[in-house]
Amino acid sequence: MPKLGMEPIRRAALVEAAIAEIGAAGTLDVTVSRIARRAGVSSGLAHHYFGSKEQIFLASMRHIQTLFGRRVREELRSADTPRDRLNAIIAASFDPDEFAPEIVSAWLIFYVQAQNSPEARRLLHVYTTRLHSNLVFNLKSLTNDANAHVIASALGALIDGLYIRQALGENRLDRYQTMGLVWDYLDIKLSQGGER
Amino acid sequence: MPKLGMEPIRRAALVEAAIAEIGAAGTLDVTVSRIARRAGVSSGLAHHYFGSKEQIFLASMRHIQTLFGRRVREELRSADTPRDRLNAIIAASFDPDEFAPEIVSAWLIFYVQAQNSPEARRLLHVYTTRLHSNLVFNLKSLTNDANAHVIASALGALIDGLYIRQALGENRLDRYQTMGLVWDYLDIKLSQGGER
Amino acid sequence: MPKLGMEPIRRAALVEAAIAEIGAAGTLDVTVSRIARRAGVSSGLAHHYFGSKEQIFLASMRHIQTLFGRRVREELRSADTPRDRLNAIIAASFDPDEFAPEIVSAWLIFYVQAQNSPEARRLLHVYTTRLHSNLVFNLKSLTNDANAHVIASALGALIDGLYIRQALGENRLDRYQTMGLVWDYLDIKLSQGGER
Amino acid sequence: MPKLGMEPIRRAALVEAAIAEIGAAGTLDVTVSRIARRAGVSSGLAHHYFGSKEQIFLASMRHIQTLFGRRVREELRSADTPRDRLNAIIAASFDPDEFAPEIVSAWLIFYVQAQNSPEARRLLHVYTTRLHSNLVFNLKSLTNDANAHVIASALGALIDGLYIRQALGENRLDRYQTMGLVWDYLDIKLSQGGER
DNA sequence: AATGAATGAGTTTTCATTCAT
DNA sequence: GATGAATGAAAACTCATTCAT
Repeated sequence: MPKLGMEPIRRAALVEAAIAEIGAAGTLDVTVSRIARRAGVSSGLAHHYFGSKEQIFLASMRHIQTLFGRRVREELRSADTPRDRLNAIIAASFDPDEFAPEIVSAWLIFYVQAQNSPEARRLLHVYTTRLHSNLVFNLKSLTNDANAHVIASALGALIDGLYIRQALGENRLDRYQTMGLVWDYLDIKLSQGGER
Repeated sequence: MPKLGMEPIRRAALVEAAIAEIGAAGTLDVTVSRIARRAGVSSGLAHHYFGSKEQIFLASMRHIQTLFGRRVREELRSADTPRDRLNAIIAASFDPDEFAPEIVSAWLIFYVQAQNSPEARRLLHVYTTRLHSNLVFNLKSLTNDANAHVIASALGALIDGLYIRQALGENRLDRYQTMGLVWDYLDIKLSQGGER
Repeated sequence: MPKLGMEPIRRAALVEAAIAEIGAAGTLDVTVSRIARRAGVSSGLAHHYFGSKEQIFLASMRHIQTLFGRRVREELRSADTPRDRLNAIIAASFDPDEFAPEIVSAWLIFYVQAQNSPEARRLLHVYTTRLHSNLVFNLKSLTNDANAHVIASALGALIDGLYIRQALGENRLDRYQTMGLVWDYLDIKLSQGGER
Repeated sequence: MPKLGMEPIRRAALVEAAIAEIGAAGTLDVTVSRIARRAGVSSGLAHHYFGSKEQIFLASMRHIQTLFGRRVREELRSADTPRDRLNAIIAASFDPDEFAPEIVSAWLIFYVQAQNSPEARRLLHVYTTRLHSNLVFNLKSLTNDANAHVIASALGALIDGLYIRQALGENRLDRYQTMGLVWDYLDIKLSQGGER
């Protein structure tokens, strides 16, 4: 059965299987064998391509980041004004797809991993930095630079906080009310002045 | 030399040891033996008292919640007006002690556990509910009821989001700026009207 | 079945089992499980007591060294003059027990291990140093110091070389002829002068 | 781009790579993949040519013997008298090249393998026999036959013993002192009589 | 009450070997 | 001739849990 050029196919299959297994378990405590079986390959092959369990997880995290980045770009495509773009970025974070159990699990585990794994931390840093830049870039058309940074920081934290609560069923608001909360905060801070 | 009445002492020692080990590891992946050794007892005794590893962890989580509740009550003791009390509740979440590595680990793991363990979820729910009630109770003196709930929801999410970012070094602001952000949000929302 | 004070008993049983298994295989390629089974315990216990396979081997080597040291001391007990003692030391190295297959295997593997394992090298060094000191001490009554060291070096190498050839069936001489060869060398070098 | 007549080239490359890897590891515990990679071919090809890992090792051992035989012949080329030839044979064993790590490893592993592998034993036997014959042949011009055999046996063992000690850093003498020791032994035994 | 001896299932990881291409 | 994809068995090591003492 061995064919040429299988590596990228196998890697992708293993990453997807890892995300699915982690999501199903809600934990990093899944065996490489299970992941490999779900991907339809032997555990040996998983190690052959990734070297270790940790690397499979990091690849999975990278994949999830990539999916999120793609989602943001898609939302941005139909946004024309800076304000529209800010709303689009916010909407991407609350897209129903982002609340699929395996994505939620991945994000929560991500946070735990970020404490120790430098690579996970780096990935987390990429995520927060990108979100921040995206927000700041658009805010700068609407308010002064210092203000833009503070607002972006607050928005980032608010989004993360609401996401986690929503994901764990601890949010009293529905999806639209939740996004409304963020938009409302944005409205207020922008109307407060700090003109360019 | 087993003595009578040792049970509560042993249990407390084991819980504290578990929290310390989890904090040191940044994971739930700590062995019962290590916990027991740190508590100065045998692993057999740990099982004798708790029955299983899982139970040790749940007891640890309960303990951490208790500590947090105590901290909130302490902060509240020196607050007289509703607004002071709101500030006190916020301050409790950003107390430097809350950022001790083992506390940070505990919270992050909490979120992961809450996905599957009903007991962990219940504890998390107790935390969010208590925080919400605390906030709502004091907000109700300052704005109408519906408003109070929305503001409390936003505050809760904002606090959690800022906490995680701060804990993982992804917060661009220092402790005072961070609390300032929350107070500022509170000021705005309260000044917006919705009088009682 | 667990009893107190089993540790030394288990350790000894595991060391003996390791020597037997290594001897039977003629290689270090024996599994911990096999060793443990022969010792009548679980593989987990072997790791519990020794930490790693390597440590089991090192303990085995130490044991073999100890046995050899004991043999030398026994031979020495019935020797009165320096020359008798030199003969006794030589005889110990060619004792039939030293040619048991598992002892031969252990020594040969020892040499291989000594290339990389600092601990094995140290053990080997202890063996050569002790043999050298033993020889030098007795030679010093019969010749001058510098001579004693050179003769001891030659004797050590000759003993080792003859041992290996004998052990591998590449020695054309029988046991007594072999020892005679060494004694003869000693006779010549001592008769050559270099008086004290 | 497979070319014709590559087989001997590949085989030689694999044997040399195997010796290098074994030397680097100090063990037979090297993977076929590593050997193949060092030889610049795939692991599949290594199996294609040799059939199994064991066969690669045996070919490597044969190669090392060949190299040693060549070295002896080279040393002998510039020797004219029997005594010169004896010295040349001794010198070959203590040639600095013989102490290259991979050669030392090979010899030590050889001894271990000789216990079980008939092929390794045969090779070892060829080595000792050849050395013995070489020595005896030249000794016969200088002493009687029986004497020649005994001296050759002693010399062989002395050389091996000194080689191992030198290789493992357990020799107190430098290279010239070491060879001097052997020459000295030869001098004495030849001067003792046993004339032809 | 408390210990530590003991197990054995489970997990990661490695690797020789095979085989389609 | 040559590759690299793929397997699967095997091994070291870990650890929660049990239990005699």
